[in-house]
Amino acid sequence: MRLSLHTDYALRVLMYLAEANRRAKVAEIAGYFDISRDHVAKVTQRLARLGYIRAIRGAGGGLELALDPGKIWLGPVIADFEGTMHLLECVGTTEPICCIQSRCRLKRVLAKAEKVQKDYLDGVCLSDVVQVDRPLDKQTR
Amino acid sequence: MRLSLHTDYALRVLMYLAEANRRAKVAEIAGYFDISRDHVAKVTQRLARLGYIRAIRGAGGGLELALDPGKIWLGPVIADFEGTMHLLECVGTTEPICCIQSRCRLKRVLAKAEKVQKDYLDGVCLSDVVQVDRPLDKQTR
DNA sequence: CTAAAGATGCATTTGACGCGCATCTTATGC
DNA sequence: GCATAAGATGCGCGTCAAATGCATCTTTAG
Repeated sequence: MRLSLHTDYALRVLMYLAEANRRAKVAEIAGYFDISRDHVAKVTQRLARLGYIRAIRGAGGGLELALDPGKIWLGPVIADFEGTMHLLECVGTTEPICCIQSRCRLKRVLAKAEKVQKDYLDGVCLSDVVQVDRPLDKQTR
Repeated sequence: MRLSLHTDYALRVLMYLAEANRRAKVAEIAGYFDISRDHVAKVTQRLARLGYIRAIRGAGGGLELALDPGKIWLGPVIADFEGTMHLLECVGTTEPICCIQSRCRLKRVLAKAEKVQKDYLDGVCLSDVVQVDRPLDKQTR
């Protein structure tokens, strides 16, 4: 039930860019959170391909949000990075997974459980989780 | 975001016992679902220790529900088997995980996302997912 | 042309999960 | 009370995805 590190990093990158409100380099973000540069680079590639951020190559390049923070909803971002959110394999497929599938009510219940969570996250946007009034400052642990 | 096989098996064992409405052996349940006997055995141990089922040793022994199907709620069962349901490590700890933790609003949002799902599952009981009118019959895939 | 910066692929490591085996313990019934 | 049925428990291995770091390629500003 844990989100992957990629999803974690994706959210952090978006939050960083939203609060910074300027172009930022991969190395800068990785350094800020003290996490692997390579990892962040891969996450940002994906964020760029998904259209959440713009990645500008070359000298003076960097990353910036491609959308307004009020238009980036957490639900889709998490879904993009998590792939399937299905609690069990049988949810979201009509393939026969287990022998009671055709009459199993659990499937419907789990599908609903997924939905209530997703619906909530679909209603939260990036500007809801960043504090625009307070810029990001590095804190010592 | 996938539940572990143990959780899957735990739910299936409970559903089987609820529908069968009689004492059943580990081998019988494993055979029914066509899954590993050893695995089911470990899950049933845990279910027994948690008080959901009774495990009777010796000849003529087997497994039976320790509670009424209307008193077994899916939320706690899943939580018991999943350990933590936290979407990110930072949710549910005050330990400093990431450098923005103390001011991070994401944590609260994720905690809420977990809660809405758990609240839903806490309101579904075993008798909601079994079809008492229709006994379990082995189906060919 | 050079340096800055992101893009991409590869190889390795790690750890959780799935799975089966072997053995122990408990209870029934002849 | 012995044989047998059944669950309990621990050990170890195989597998797979996630995490990680390294090396190299591509793009762009100046």
